Amino acid sequence: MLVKSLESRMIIVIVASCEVHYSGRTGSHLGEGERLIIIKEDGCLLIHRSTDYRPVNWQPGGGIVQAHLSKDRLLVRAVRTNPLESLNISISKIGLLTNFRLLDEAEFHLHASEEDMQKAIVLQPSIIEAGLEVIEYERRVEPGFVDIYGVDRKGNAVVIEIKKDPAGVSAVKQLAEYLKYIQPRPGRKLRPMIVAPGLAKGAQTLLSKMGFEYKQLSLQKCAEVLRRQAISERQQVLKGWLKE
Amino acid sequence: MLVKSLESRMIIVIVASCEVHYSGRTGSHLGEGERLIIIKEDGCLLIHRSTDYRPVNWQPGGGIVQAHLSKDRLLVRAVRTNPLESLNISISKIGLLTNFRLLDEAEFHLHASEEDMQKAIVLQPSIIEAGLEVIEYERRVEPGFVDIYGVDRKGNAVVIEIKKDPAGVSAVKQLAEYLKYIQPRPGRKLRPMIVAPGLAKGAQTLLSKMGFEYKQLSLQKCAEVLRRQAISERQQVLKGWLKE
DNA sequence: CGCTACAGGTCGTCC
DNA sequence: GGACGACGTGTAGCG
Repeated sequence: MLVKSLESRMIIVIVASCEVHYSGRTGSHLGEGERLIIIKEDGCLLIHRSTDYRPVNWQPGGGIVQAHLSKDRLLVRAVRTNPLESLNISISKIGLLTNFRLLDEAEFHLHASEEDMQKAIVLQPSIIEAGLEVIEYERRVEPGFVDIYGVDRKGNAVVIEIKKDPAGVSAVKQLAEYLKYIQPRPGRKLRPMIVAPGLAKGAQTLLSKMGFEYKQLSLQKCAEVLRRQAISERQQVLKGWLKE
Repeated sequence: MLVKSLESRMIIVIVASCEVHYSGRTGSHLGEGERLIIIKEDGCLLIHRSTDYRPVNWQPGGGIVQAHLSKDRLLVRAVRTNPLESLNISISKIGLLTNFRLLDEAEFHLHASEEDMQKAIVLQPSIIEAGLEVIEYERRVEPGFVDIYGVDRKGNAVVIEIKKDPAGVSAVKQLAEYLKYIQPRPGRKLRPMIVAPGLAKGAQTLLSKMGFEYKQLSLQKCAEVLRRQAISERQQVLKGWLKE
């Protein structure tokens, strides 16, 4: 019956006493005990204990999930390649076994990420500084990507590293890394800048030492800019409709 | 009834059509749809959709979970402080609601972590190189911790950075960072060394350029060393018993 | 497929 | 409480 559920790609929820072995990048063992086991439509598998919001063992979707009986135990095996990992559950007693489908067409939207900060700056560079122009973003340099590359009012190059959380020492170092591979045009200054909602402890000191700038920018402010943009876009659409 | 379950700190599993709002460090919205909701004994909360092994929304344990009716909808709210975040679920229709306890006393054991590699080297430094002696581990230096600090046969200082995954450029840089704050005794060499099961692409080049050494060491090998150690420890205990 | 940086990352640990 | 690094981190994006 469980096999059928697996084939039909329904969600399966099991409460059972089981033992769990994981083997792959490392390995783990969990002795006999009662757990909540969930197998979802994409073949992912979760094993939850009575506490902790994260599963004690799991397997991402995309792999193979099989179930078969062996003597008096039900064996469930979930294998994935890349990396090669296998999860083996040996179930001795099932307390609850139910399966179902979920009708769920809704969109999930997460607001205010670092990407949103970047978008906001690209849309309206003046939130950083009057006269700033964005030339490029996600610019590839040797060690990684420069978040924003722009030019200020005086023609100086501005190199921005964005952090959505208070910027720490590592952020400053990251920016310093990038700078090694960027040279301004002759006669122009290079202005390295951290943009973040705040600064962590050591960052201020290092920042000054390196001669970098810091511009405080909150996620809220960015969200506002994006909201305004969304509104004006809608207005554009409306105007388009009216013209027809 | 749900309130009772919450009070009794049982695990609650709900299949229901709901809408979800999260607000805290950032925010999210998920429109109406059917989901699997789990509330565990420690007050953590998970909302799962039909795919993906990770929850679409969640709340770690330790916070407050409340439920109450408002018109024709059941509202569930999970709040935590530090950081202040709240998760609000508005349930319109319940398909399944069940609660239970899990009897689970078993120990969970995860083998072969970076810590295990460190332990193995401390126990048996010869797996790195004959004559190596470990002086210190987790030695504090300015930017962090040196995994292993030792002395080789000739009295040279050996500084080891361990990685359980193939070491990348960042690992080499991390080691380089630490070196700035370590000086060998006069007349002695300093031998920076990466110990890892493999090397990522750019790492080899940088390694050579910096003049660092690399010693290949697999998790398996470390596990063996630790296993042997465990066995010999047990034998010590046995010997102790016999003596009594 | 490997490399890089982000994530509501989370989590332990030490200052 | 802040800072730092490890995690079976996972994941997306690009070369």
